[in-house]
Amino acid sequence: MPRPVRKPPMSRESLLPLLAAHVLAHGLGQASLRPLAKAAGTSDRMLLYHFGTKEALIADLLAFLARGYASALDAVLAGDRALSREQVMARILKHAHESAMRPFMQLWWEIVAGAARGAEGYLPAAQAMMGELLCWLEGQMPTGDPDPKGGACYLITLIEGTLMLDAIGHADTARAGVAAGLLAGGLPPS
Amino acid sequence: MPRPVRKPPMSRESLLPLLAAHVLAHGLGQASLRPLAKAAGTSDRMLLYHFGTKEALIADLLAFLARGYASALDAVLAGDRALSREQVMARILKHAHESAMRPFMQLWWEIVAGAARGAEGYLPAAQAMMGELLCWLEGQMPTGDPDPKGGACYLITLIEGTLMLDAIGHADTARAGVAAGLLAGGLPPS
DNA sequence: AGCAATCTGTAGCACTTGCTACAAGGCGGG
DNA sequence: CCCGCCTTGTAGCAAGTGCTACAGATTGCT
Repeated sequence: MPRPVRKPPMSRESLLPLLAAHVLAHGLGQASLRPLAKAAGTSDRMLLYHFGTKEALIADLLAFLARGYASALDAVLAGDRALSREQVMARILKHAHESAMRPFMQLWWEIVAGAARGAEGYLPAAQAMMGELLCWLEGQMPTGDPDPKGGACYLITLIEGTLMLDAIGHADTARAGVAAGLLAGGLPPS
Repeated sequence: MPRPVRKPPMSRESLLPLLAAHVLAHGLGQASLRPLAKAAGTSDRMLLYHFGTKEALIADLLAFLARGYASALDAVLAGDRALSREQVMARILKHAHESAMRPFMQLWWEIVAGAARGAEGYLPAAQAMMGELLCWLEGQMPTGDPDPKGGACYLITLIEGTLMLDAIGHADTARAGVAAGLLAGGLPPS
């Protein structure tokens, strides 16, 4: 006899990936309990049961996304070291522009906006993701770089500025800016 | 006799400043018709009468804010020219960090997030504001700068990266990055 | 077996959302 | 005067919001 419907024990951990997928697809601002529940195959009742509050759910979800971002960073960007700061930067930007990253980028700006407004859980998530990226960047700086830490900070500033300009349709401005900055000598001899 | 309550002819133009004030104070995402109407001293019914749709209202409001940003930029930042790129950058950042600018900064990231998601009216507003800033920056580049346009693009990228890192509590990262970038020679001899 | 603690579904509440139907006021022109 | 137009208020709708009360179901322990 066909067992009716398998019922894995539904926990926070099993719910979070499905919730994350829905949020990546539809945005954080429009996320309300019932659509989220449907995306996860449950009811709003259950979400409240497991997370207590929508606010807590969002906070948990953001933490989960931050954790996921770390591993995604490792997976996608793993590989050989770049030879110069420009190459490190080019790799990051290429990765960020991939179509698979678009939902995440859209989500990212929502997280930034939430952090700026002080919404619960947004700031820690944003800090975690940025810390992760910064750490990875520092490890990726060219061998022999005189100031890898400072260089990573410099690159991350340029990168985030570029991504923001991209997001609002000023991609050419960003490109011109990066070109001008690097040409003027913003990097040590590699 | 005390004239009861003066009734100026309430138009889009008279409404927009009040709506903008409310949005600056309470955020764009939580803005719904009835609170907006109360802030403007009317009813939701009237807002819809004058703007047609909430979506149109938001679009008009964003355009209004973009226009207002241009004049605010002129007013606050008018004055003598800076002598170096660092000084231009320092002036902008000092201005952006003033407490009076905080509501606007919080709004700004909401606009960026909306533009990234493709929400109606967000992208043009963001582009307008950024274009304004870019234009002002270009005019402010030091006399004798070999590439004022490129320099402005470079600075705006650094500035926006810095502002984002500030917004998520990575202000020190941004400072270190800018210092490392400028020290490494990211600017021509002034 | 019986009991208790842990899960889960059904209904519903009070509230807010954007928007609309309807009617009344003010106004100028004929 | 009356007619029509522009403006405004009242009331309401259908949908959606977060959340809760209550009642089953399931599970593990003794």
